[in-house]
Amino acid sequence: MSFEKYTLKDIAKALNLSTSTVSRALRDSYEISEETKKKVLAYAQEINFQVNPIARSLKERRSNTIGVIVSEISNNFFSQIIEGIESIAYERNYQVVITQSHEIVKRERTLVEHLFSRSVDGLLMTLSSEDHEAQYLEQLVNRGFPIVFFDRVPETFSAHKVIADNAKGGLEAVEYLVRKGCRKIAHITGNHNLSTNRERLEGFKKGLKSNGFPFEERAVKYCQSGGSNQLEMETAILELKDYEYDGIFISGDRLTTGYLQALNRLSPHSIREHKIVGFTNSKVVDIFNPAITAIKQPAIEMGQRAARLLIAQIEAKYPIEDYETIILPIEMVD
Amino acid sequence: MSFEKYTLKDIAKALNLSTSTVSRALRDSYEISEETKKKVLAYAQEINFQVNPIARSLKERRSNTIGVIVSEISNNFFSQIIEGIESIAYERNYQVVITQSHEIVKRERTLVEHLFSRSVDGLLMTLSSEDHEAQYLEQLVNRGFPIVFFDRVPETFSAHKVIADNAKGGLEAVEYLVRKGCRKIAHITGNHNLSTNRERLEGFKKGLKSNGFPFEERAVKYCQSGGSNQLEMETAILELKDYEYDGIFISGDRLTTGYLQALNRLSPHSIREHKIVGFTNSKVVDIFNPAITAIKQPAIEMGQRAARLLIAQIEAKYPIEDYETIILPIEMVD
DNA sequence: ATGAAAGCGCTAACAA
DNA sequence: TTGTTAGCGCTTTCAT
Repeated sequence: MSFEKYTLKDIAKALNLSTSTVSRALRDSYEISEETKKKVLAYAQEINFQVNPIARSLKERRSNTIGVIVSEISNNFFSQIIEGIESIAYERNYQVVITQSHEIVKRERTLVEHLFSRSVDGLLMTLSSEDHEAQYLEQLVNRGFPIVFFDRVPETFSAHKVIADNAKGGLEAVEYLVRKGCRKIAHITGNHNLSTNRERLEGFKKGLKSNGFPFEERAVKYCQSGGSNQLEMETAILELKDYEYDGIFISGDRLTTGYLQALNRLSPHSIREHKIVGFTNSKVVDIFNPAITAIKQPAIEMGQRAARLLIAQIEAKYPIEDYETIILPIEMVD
Repeated sequence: MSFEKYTLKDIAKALNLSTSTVSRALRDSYEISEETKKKVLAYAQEINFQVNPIARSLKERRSNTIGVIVSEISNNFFSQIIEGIESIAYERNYQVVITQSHEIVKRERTLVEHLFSRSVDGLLMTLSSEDHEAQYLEQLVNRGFPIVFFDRVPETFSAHKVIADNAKGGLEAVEYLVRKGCRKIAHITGNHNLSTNRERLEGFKKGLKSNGFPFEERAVKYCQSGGSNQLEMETAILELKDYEYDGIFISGDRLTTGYLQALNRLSPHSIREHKIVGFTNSKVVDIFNPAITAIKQPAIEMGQRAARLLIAQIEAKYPIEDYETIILPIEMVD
């Protein structure tokens, strides 16, 4: 293998052709003789020629790169999404540029501007949990810049969106708990700026209703920090204790593990025995203590679908007229 | 915020200057008057001008992009490393392009060639576990292309390397187990093409020796698939059973969780009670069942150090004469 | 079917 | 201090 960086000019010189002819041969243009094409291709192969993607990008005004914004890369769920994105990008010959917003709106915006100006061809993103009006995103979308939102999506404007069936997750959680004999079901949720948490709460309420249970506000605890704040979680649990719940539904990945951690820190037996159902994409729920029932989102598929949707838009000949919202089924793992 | 893409030419025209003057003003060149500079900067600000990084890259022959190759993005440890890399890249104004080798040498090589030809300015990578001679990598390194290896590093040639103190991890695992009263200590390890696994085994042996225990080959099980293969792990455990170990040291992240999963699947009480120490970067070891002692690698720091080293080399005026190997301390979490 | 030449947006050597 | 110009490597229009 050679690591020389050859240019079209090098090939042209070697074969006594013009760069345009070489370019045409390499791009399999119709206006080229079989013979010349073969000669060029053979030589290119021989020296392991690779076009300079930067020069091509400058010329073509596209970079074959897609930008990704998540809140934290090292979050289970997001890293699985990225895995899905990367798999599609790889086969479609796109590069993936990863960034993290750390749940900070301002940084998110900087990243969007940066990636946009960096000439990514499109953006895959999930919103940060900080409160924000996403008008600048709406503008971008409306101007035809390809963006696909996943997981936490904007609700005030239309755009391509890929989400899990969050409401159904909440609903099924309750049904499951009821089936297991629970009669007082609590709920821990995160920041309600996020579509996901709101939808899951809706499902939760619906589940209670359809099973003839009343919805009680005191059965719900809101952990704004999403489970990463120990104190917040412990407080929530202690406050919830009086409710004497025998089942609980937890709305997010970090919330679920944070709940279990807090439970282990507090004397476990001071709390009434109860069943736990929680959203989590951990690959090791089966070794969690206490045991829980997991609601899994098809994270890899979510990344793949989002990536496909994005690439389709990037490569589309005509502007999008209808935005798509893909809702993927969740899965309960016992 | 405006999303128009302005060019230097636009600014030049608006201010009645030449593009070079504008360029110089924007780059804070010394050969420019304060006045003009201010004028240009003010206008650029006003229209939210961003240079076209692709054009700049073409001109400067560098892309401000670094490529990253890991085996799986969604692996705890690697996603934490990526988090570290991203944090440094962000502050140093580099883009990060993420790819995964899926432990396949051939794909790894394709990725290297691809990223190299894609004009990344440097590469951060960990070797895939498949057996391979990394000659092509050696060539690249020797030709001065900036590559920093982390975690699983090549041993046949010198290059920048950032690793954890794997041997010490093995050593401390044994010391810990002995301190806890264990007298028969087993070991589960992964693919021995990987430097990490070999080093940890060495530490294990050293620990036994310094405590006056003999090293017995039958106390060690080799799981080639690194813990992702259930059957392999279960077989290992069953074979190990006769050894009647009262302590075990496990060499990797997936191996550790895989071990716990297998333990839970097999009837847990059919196996003699024992203490477990394992390498893992899971953030939720404290809810694992059975309880274990974790050996953590400073993954985020590893990513940061590797990224810094790489960027230093990329931006260095002179070729590297001495390659650095950074060994980071591990941490035991009880 | 092939070549010459312009131009994508930027930087920098050279001229003024 | 500022402007003119060439050129990074590629694609493509226009000539031949």
